Amino acid sequence: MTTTQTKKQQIYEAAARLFRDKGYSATSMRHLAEAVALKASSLYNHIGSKEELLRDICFENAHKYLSGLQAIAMTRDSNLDKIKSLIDLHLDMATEDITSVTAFNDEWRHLSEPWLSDFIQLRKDYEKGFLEILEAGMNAGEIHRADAHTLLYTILSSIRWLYDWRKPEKPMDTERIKQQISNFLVRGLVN
Amino acid sequence: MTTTQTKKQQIYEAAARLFRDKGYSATSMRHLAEAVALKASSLYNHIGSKEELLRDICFENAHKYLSGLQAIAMTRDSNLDKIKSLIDLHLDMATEDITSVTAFNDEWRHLSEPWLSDFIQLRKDYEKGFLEILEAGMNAGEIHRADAHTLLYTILSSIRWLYDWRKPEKPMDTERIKQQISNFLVRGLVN
DNA sequence: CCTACCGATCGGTAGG
DNA sequence: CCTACCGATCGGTAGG
Repeated sequence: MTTTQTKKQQIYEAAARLFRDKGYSATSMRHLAEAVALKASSLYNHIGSKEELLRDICFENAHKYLSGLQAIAMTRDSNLDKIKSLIDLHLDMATEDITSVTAFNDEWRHLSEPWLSDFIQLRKDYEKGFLEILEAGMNAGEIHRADAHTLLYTILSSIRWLYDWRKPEKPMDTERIKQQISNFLVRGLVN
Repeated sequence: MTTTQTKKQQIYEAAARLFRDKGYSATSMRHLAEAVALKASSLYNHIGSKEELLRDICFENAHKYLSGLQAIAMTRDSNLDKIKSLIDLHLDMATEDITSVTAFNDEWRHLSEPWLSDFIQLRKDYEKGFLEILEAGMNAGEIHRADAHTLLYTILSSIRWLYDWRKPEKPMDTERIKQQISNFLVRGLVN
């Protein structure tokens, strides 16, 4: 039982890494099996299908981002502080969860219906919440007035390189780099 | 003769679009053939292989970025103005060339050796030139002091969303959005 | 530019 | 968890 659990987790982690490094389509079940010291057919004792792996990874990350957003939105912080918290959320996700950036930004495209539509809806919900905070910040004069969509996508994209840069052997630098990215973006936003 | 030229161009443009939308691995030669109203085998009268398509697209873009960088580096502009020009280069490439962003950032991973190493070298050359300008700008007090690699990757990534956002039916907005992205990034950089 | 076809590999199943 | 195997699809070639 614990062995099964562990093996399933191993498969998910190996899949996450392969999807990130090679992309979903270029990752084969035989390659994934090799990564966890199994034959391809044995994977199906632990998982349902290749797409189920992608699906679980995409929706887990989507819900993490959404619950993070909701927690930030309901605080009594200033809009600028909320935006700082959202930037930190993305920086933390990018450095802590190996899959969050590519799953949320790219690989979800390979989902099939009806999950594709479900995921796009979750992503739109997330963007809507983020946009509302950006617009409230502009109306309050806390941040520079600009097209909120442009700011949103620029912020989200700007963090996308972190996932494949991060050197595991230099964990000490991670906090400094996150701080510098945050400073850069916040300086660009404030009025 | 002109027909052959045109068909080859059609194939490259369709391939570029498919690689961008679905990724290199998920794009099949049969699907590409369908996009240009041909059978898969007929593609090979115009092109050498699937990887040749990717290779040409990747290296053409790499050389465009490098020659753009070299032209900017040899001007007598301030370092900040050079950085602004580099940002404009990326914004122009993202909105004018359908493939530049994904090829330069993602799909090159699917190249095989020796071209993979060649491409990585070109990319490193580009990064080196960009980094030198960023560091000169810091030393001259023109831009805020920070880790130059962090600034570089954040700038490059921040433009990555433009390629799949751009609505062809709203070309008028493109210039305004490019301007706003540039302003956002420059405000984050200046001292 | 097509039909016909190649060997390789794909995701996944049967059966033990 | 494995061996053996399935039909489908892959990139690409032969031959006309």
